[in-house]
This record gives sequence, C-alpha cells and structure tokens, in this order.
Amino acid sequence: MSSSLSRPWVGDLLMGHSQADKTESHGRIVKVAATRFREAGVDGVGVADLMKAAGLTHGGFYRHFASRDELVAEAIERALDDGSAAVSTIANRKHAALPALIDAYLSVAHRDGLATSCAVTTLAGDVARGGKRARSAYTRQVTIYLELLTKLVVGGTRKSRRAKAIAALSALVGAVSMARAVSDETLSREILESAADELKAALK
Amino acid sequence: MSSSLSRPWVGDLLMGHSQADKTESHGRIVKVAATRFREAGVDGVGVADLMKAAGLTHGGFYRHFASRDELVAEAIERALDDGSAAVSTIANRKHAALPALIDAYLSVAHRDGLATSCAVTTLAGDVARGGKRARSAYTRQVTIYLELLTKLVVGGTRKSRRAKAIAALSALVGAVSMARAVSDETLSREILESAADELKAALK
DNA sequence: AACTACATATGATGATCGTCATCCTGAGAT
DNA sequence: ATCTCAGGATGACGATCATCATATGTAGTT
Repeated sequence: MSSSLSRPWVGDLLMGHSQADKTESHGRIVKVAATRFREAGVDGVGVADLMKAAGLTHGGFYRHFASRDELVAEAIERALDDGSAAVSTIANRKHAALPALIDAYLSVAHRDGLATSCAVTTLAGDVARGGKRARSAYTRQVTIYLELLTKLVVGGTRKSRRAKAIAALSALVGAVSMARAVSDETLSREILESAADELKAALK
Repeated sequence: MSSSLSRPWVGDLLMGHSQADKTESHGRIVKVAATRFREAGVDGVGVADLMKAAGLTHGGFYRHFASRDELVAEAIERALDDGSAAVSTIANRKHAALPALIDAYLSVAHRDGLATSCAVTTLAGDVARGGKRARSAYTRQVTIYLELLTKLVVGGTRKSRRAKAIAALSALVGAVSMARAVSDETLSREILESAADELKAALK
C-alpha cells in the first residue's frame, strides 16, 4: 500500500488552485456535462471523459459531487435551465412571438444542435428513467413552458388555451424527436415544416 | 494460455441443444432485447443481462451476433415492428379508428407499459444516436404510421391531410415522452388527456 | 455404434466504469 | 513567514463491460 516513488515533480500546467474558484471548476463540470449528456445521452459519457472535457482529471471529481448521480441531477437541471433562457429571449419579442418560437424550435439548427438543444425534448428519455431530482426539474420546466405558451395562445377560455398549449408543446417535442431519429433528410425536413405550419395555423 | 483443469463435470440444467432451434434462441434474445432496451435504454442493459433474461449465459452470444451493435440493430427493428402490429389491430376497426388509436396511444397504460410500448416514442433518442440500420427501420416505421394516419384523417387535399397526420403523430410522440418524464402524476395525466382532446377535435 | 457439426457453458481477456486513498501544492489566515 | 485547509493529480481498487478461446455434450449423419 505504501510505495514511495520519489519521481521528480514535473508537471502541472497549472490551474488556478484553491480559492472560491472551486465554484468555477464545479460550474465548468456541470456545464460540460449538460452539453455532453445532450449529445451522447446520460449513459453515453463517463466521469473521466467529462472531467477531461472540463480540463481536469477524473480523480478530483468527488471533491465536487458525492456521486455520478449527483452530477447527473445537476447537469440535467442545468440543461433544462438553458432552455428557459433561450425561450424567454424569443418570447420577449412582443410581436409574433409564438410563430418565431415555433420556427426556432422546429428549425434544422435546433434539430442538429444537440449540444445546446432544448432538454425537454433531448433528455426526455433519460429523465424518465432518471432520479426524482431530474424529474422534478423537468416538471418545473414543462410547467414554465406551458404557462408561457398558454399566455401566447389567443382566443377562448383559459382552460382551452392551456389545452392548446399542451398539444402544441407535445407537437414541438415529438416533431423534433422524430426529425432527429429519421434517416431520410427529406422526411426529416417535412416533419419539421409540416408540424410548424400546422401549429401556426392551429394557434391563430 | 493453456491451463488444463480436469474438474469433474457437474452441471447443465440442460436446454434443447443443437438443431435448427438456434433460430429459437436467436429470436428469444432479440425479443428480450427489444423489451429491455425499451425499459432501460439501449445503453442501460449489458449483453450478460440480456442473455440471462433469455435463459442463456453470456458466452454463447457471439454465435448469434457479430457484435452487440448488431443485436441493437435487430432488437430496435423488432421493437419497431411490434408497434406495427398493435396499431394495425386498432386501425382495422372500421369505425372510429382514429379516436380509438389516439386514446390508446395517450393512455396511462401505454405511458407506463415501457416494455411493450411504441418504439417510435420510447427509442427515439437511442435511434437518433444509433446506427444506420436502426435509423432506417425507424424511418420505415414513421412512414407507415404517417400513411395510415393520412388515410384516417378526413377532409381537405391529400397534402393537407398528410400535414395534419405529421402534426398529429408529433403530438402523440411528444405527449407520451413528456408524460413519462414528468414527476407530477396530475400534470402527466393532464398532458395525456389534453393532447387527446385537442387531437380528436382537430382531426374532425 | 461411431463420427462430425455446432449450440451452449465456462472462464479469461483487456478496456472502461465509478469510486476512493494518497500526495502535492497553492491560497487564505495567523 | 509559517501553518492550515482544501482543490486537484496520480494511481489503484473492484465491478462490469464487450469480446473471445476453449471445453462440453447433444443432434444428425454415416
């Protein structure tokens, strides 16, 4: 157990040690994980990969998280929050916010940009199989989207607007899911475009 | 490399050896995989687990498949085909086939029955990250669903019916995805029910 | 009855996984 | 200037992974 190796100390490209930029490292790990999980799936990346992508080595991981599951929870929360920011940017444009949101969500860019995509779609499967914390975060995010969409839908009672919002969000999520899985680019684009047209027509 | 151990041979609960029921074993492995992949995700089960669930040991696996990926492809094809059977059963009821299909797809039973659920929803994420063969099978299945739905939608040109079918299938897939990921049972049911109501209303 | 062919079981391989004990080093406090 | 605290690096642990070499025994053939 005790091997004394007195190898001369080479290294260390050096990173800002100690101080309250542990917070920065922590944040970088979570950010990287939020990205890589969306790209490769929660089961598709290991701790070592994540740490390397964050510019660290795997050993220090447990100074930041009690377990991999804890990072998973935090990263999923982070990925979901990323979506909030993107959506509210579009939603705050007073004019034609809904069509703009639909077009952005059903764009080829969003379909292909897994790393920064909306986690409500991209991580739905992983969250469904995941822990309570991730599911709660997901629930919160869906609730936020639903409230936003309910506001943006015009006409009818509040109840009917909410129902329309649910159907619309479902269509957004499902269309992007399928557009990503399909191998035929023409069909993929048709799904995105038809869903966008139908949604815009149905919501006003 | 050569260790001669002459341990007396104990074992073997015995299973129908040889003969052309290798086919049966092969089929059982694929069937089990199609089930477990939907439950745990493609990355969520190992070869050994799969073989044990099929009543075999892990070693014989490569007599049936050149690699794990080959099984993944076959199992995803199988899971997708399972959906065809279920859907055409409902679709062949001449009367009110569309509402029946919508209600079945958006039922709590389908939401909770991961093992036998529609792979177009359940495996969308895994397929998107998967190989060409799985994506082709997925494309075929989506095409079949779309043709079926286009037939069931009433009124308008063929083009408009197809667009409605795309939007409808998207909503089905998205609603089930979200209903599974959300932790709040009330919200989950609301998603399923509102999506069902809106879809039935929109499609006549 | 003996031989061949092959499906399956056993067990080993090296890679990778999550986790952790240990050490080094820099930052903040005294 | 020195001491303490803790972040990060190194390296190893056991578990599990996919893959494969080999042993075993049954089925089908001769």
